[in-house]
Amino acid sequence: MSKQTILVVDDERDLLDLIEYNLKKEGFKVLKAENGEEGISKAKEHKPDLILLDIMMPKMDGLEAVEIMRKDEDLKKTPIIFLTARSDEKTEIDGLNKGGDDYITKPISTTKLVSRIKAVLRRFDDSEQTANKLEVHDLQIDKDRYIVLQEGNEFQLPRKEFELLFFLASRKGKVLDRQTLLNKVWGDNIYVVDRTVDVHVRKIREKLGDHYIETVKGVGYRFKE
Amino acid sequence: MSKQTILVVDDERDLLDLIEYNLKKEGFKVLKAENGEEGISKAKEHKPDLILLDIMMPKMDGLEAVEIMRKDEDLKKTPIIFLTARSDEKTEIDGLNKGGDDYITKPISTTKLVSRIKAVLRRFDDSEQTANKLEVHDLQIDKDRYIVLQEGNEFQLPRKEFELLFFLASRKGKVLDRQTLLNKVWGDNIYVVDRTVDVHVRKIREKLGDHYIETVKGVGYRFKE
DNA sequence: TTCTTTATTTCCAATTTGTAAAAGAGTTGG
DNA sequence: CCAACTCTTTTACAAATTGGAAATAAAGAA
Repeated sequence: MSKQTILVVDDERDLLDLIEYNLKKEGFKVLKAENGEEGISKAKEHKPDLILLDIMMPKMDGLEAVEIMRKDEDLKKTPIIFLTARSDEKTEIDGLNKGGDDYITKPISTTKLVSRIKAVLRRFDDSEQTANKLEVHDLQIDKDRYIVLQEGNEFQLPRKEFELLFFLASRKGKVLDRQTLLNKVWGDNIYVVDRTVDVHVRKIREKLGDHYIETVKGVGYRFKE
Repeated sequence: MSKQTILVVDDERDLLDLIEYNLKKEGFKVLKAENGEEGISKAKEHKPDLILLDIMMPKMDGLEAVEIMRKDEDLKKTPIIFLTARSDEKTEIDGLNKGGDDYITKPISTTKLVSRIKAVLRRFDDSEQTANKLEVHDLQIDKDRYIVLQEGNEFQLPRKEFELLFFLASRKGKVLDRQTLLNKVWGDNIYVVDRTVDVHVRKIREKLGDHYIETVKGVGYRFKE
C-alpha cells in the first residue's frame, strides 16, 4: 500500500509541527494548512486520505470549511476528524452533523491521535479497488470518461447513475443491499433514504434496458452474470 | 435478522413518544427511560443494540451516564448516539470522546434520525462472519448471489426459502426443531406459527426435489448427509 | 382403529419494489 | 444575477411478490 496522506489544518504552527512529526513517524505523508481556505485548496489539490481539522481558526473556521468540502464531489467522502480545545464551550456542537467523522480534543495525546486516525482510516478503507474500465456483456463502462458504450452507442449517464452502475457491475453477480450501495456509492456520511437507490436503478434500466440489473426481492440488487 | 432494540433516554416524554413511534414504524424494538439512572439500569438489563441518549437531563445527565456505561463490560461496545438541543451551546463537546458514536441535534428530523441510527448500527455490525458458499451433494448454495445451483440449473429462491435452505445445509446432518429454525432464520422476536416452517420446507422440496431435507418425525428437519 | 404429526393447498395480508411526479440542489450560459 | 436546465432526492401510489394462517389430506405411531 502506498503512503496515506493526511492534511492537517490548524492555525497554531507549533501544534501543526508536532502533529506532522508524529504522523510522519508513523509513516503517513503529511500536508499542512494554517486556515480553512488554505485547507480547502490543498484538499482539493491533493485529495488526502484524511483531514484533521481545527474548529477554531481565523479567516474561515473548521465548520465552514467542512460545509464547503462536503459539497465538493471529490472531498465528499474524505474522512474528517475535528480538533477542538476542551474549553471551547461555545463551539457549535454539530460538527458531526456537518460531516465530521470523529472528534478529538486538545491538548492532544499523540498516541491517541494516531490510533484514532488509524481507526477512522480503517473504517473508510474500501480497499476494493477496481480498474477504471469494465466490460460486461455488451457494455463498456469507462470511469475515466464517465461514459457507457452499448453496441457502439454512447451513453452519458449522470454521475450517480454512472457510479451506481459501475459499482454494481464491478461486483457482478453479487447481491448488494441498498445500505451497502448507499455507503459505497454515496459515501459513509451521506444520509439519504434507501429508496433513492431504486430510483437510480430505474433510471439506468430506462436508458440501458432492464436486463442488466436484477432485483433480488427482500435483499437488494445484483448485476446479472 | 431479528429485531434490533434501541434504548431511548430523554426527559421529554413527548419527544420520547415521538421517537418511539418512528422507530417502531421502522421495525425496531424500543425501550424508554426518562433519566440517566433509569437509562443505565435498562441498558444493563436489556443490552440494547444502540442507545439514543439526551445530554441534558435532570438527575444524571447523558455524559455522566455514558461514563458509567463505558465502564460496564456488557455496555462498553454498545453504540451511543447523543441527542442535544441545537441551542445548548454550553454543552460539553467531549461527549464523543467519552464514547459517543454520533451526534444529533434537536429538533429532530425523523427521517434523518432513522438513517443515522441505521448507519451507526451498520458500522457496528460485525456479525457477518460466516462462509457464504456451501456445496452439498449436487447443490451449490451461494449466499452472496442468493442463488442455488443444481447441476447447472440456477434457482432463485425467495428470501425465506433461501435462508432456510442455507441454514439447514450449513448444519448438514443435524436435526433442527421448528422453534430453532424460527429463531435462527426468522429472528428471535418474530412470532409466527411453527407450521410456517413446514410450508417453506415443502416449497423448497417442490423446487429442488425432496431428497435434500429429511423429516424427523416428532423432532424437526435435517439436511441429508 | 385412533390419535398425533406432517404434507399440501389455498387464500389473504404484509412487504417490497416499480413508477411517476414533484420538490430541491446545483450548474450553466446569457 | 437570473433563468433555464439537469441531476438528485423525496414522496405517494400502484403493482408484484412473498410470507403466513388455516383448512384439509395424508402418513405414521400407538
